[in-house]
Amino acid sequence: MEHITLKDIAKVANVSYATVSRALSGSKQISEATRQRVLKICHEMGYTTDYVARAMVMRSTRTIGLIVTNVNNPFMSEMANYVEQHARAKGFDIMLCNSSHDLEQEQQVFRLLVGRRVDGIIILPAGHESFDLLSPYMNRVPTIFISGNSRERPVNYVSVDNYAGSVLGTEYLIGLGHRNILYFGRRQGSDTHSFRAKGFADTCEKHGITPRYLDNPCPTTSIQNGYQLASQLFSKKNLDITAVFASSDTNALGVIKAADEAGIKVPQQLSILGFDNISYSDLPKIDLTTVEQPKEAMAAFAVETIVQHIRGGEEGCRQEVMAPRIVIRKSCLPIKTHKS
Amino acid sequence: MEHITLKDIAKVANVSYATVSRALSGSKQISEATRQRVLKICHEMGYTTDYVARAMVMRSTRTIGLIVTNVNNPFMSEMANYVEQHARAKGFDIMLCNSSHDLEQEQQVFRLLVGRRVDGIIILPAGHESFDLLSPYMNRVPTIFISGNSRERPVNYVSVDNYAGSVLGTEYLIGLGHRNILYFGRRQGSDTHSFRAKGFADTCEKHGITPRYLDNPCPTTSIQNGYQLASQLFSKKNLDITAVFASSDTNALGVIKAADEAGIKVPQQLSILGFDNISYSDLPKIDLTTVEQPKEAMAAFAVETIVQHIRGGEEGCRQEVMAPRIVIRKSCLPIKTHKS
DNA sequence: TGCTATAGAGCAAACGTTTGCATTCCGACA
DNA sequence: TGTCGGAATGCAAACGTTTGCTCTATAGCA
Repeated sequence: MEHITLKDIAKVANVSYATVSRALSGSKQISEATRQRVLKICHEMGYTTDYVARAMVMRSTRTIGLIVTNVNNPFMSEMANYVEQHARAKGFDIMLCNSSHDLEQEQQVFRLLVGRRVDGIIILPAGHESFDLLSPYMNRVPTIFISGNSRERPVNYVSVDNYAGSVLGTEYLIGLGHRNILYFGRRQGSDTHSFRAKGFADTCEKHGITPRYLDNPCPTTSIQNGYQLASQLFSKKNLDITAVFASSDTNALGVIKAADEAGIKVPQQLSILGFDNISYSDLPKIDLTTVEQPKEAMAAFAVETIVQHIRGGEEGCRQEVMAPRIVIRKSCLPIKTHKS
Repeated sequence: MEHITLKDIAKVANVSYATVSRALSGSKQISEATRQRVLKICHEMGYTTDYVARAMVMRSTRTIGLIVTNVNNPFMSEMANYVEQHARAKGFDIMLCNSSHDLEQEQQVFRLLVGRRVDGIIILPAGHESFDLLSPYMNRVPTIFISGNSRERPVNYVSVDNYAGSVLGTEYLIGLGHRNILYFGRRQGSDTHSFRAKGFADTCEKHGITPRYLDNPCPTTSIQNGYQLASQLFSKKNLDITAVFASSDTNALGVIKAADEAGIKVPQQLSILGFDNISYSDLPKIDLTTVEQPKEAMAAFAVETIVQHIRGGEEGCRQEVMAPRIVIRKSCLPIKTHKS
């Protein structure tokens, strides 16, 4: 368990440890003969650079902190995966933290990452209060919010265009002939969801349709709460809606489950449209039509932004709102083919 | 972006920086009055401990490296989640790396983690060669393999009992009346899968049934390759099997997809049993009956093992093989209710 | 031969902590 | 009053690097 250090190598090679360091770093001020000799010894003795010590003097850890609400959530794990790949490609490691949807814990891990001297932090915030709670620490380290609600705030930011996505989805449903559409899982207090709800409302009104909503009282969105909400909904008699636009894919999955149990056939009797395009949605028998977030592009942008800041340029904030697209699978049908 | 150090605090408080350090660390050898005064100043100036510097002198980073093949894989992300939770509860952070199923990259990130002086490494190996390739570095840092194929090797190890799991699953299917069972996705070169296949074979023979196999030539298992394999299978005439025991849940999902397309009703015409119990399996309309791996217990054991080693005790290897259980959902039916 | 430029190597500071040891101060006790 | 003990604090080394500066040869040139 003993670590070989530069000094150990230096002793064997009979040079100063500065020379060893230079041999390793590819410095010009060392003869090729010495370099080869030193490198050989390093290899033989199994030397590995101590990045902790290097970080001390270089004042950089080559590490990016990633805070997600919960890796065990398809959207998050996909984002984590993309972030990891892009960061590694640029020579950065990822330190992963869960906030568990808890603002307190989020703050705690943020401070922790600052203390660990990560070079930057990418965060998928736990709530819309995240920015205010975190901002006292944000001047310590380049930070970017993904998919949060921080637009119009002085902070690096990347997100899908939630409003445009909702318009896209609603237009699609209306194009299919639906007029009785329920926006499922509207949430107060989340800008993301406000944008989505507004896109729906505006599009309905544009087509002379009265928008209808089912509110989600929970602060987070999950299959579970989608299921509960939908079960209540389906227990009512004379349900006259022909399509559901769920505010998230997880909610949509909950709706599918409840519909299944209530004997409502999807999509024959009820069309369901989701938002996010999580990997679950592509599963057989699920085949959820949904509005997609460009996850990889968002991850790439986030990493890129952090790297730019580290390089020292980039004084202002980078804010980017990305275009969504709709991915059509099998959970929505034209109204004519519905049978009630 | 300037960091406040102990020295800055010391200057303001008009004490030596050793005193500040002691105030922070809760040392006994400092007066309560001074401690309070120093702590107040630390708070006012927004001091945060530099863990990099501390790691240098303490020779511990309080970080555990976690290597998975790919976070964006339900089994892996669930494991990552549990590992993160348990590690954090014990005061350790997680540094996450993907090996991307690549032995070369796995080796690379392992060395990287060693260089970063993580206190331990938890690895879900990329292949059965992983142990041999990694062992030269493993004396540098406590390491534990999860779910690999390293039993009987001198290494910390935790896994589900794959053989017992297969027996469990096969008995269940036979108990349902099935006699024409196909073991789907057998793979050579993976001990995990050898154990699973053997459990199936032994149980079949015990009941006087001839085991049947469909081999998977791919080194990794996915929905995609399950789908391709199953499509070929279902294109044949007179399919006489009534149940499929898939070697993994992802493969099972591929089978479901192919069955769907071939017009074979699951479970009415064909029962499907999986292995792993990934989160996808619980989805509506999927409802896959499957043999579960005790993921949280495995994660907890792994973290516990690392912590024990760090504490200095624990010289030998800890090896644990955990009991599987079957979770019954809706993808398997008794043979009598099948209609062909 | 003498001078200078330059390549190659070493010295030592710095990064921000923790901690063993030395020092100071003060009160208590003989 | 002198000595001792202990509490509170300071000093400085150590952790393993990187790198600016210094020093020493050696080669090139006149």
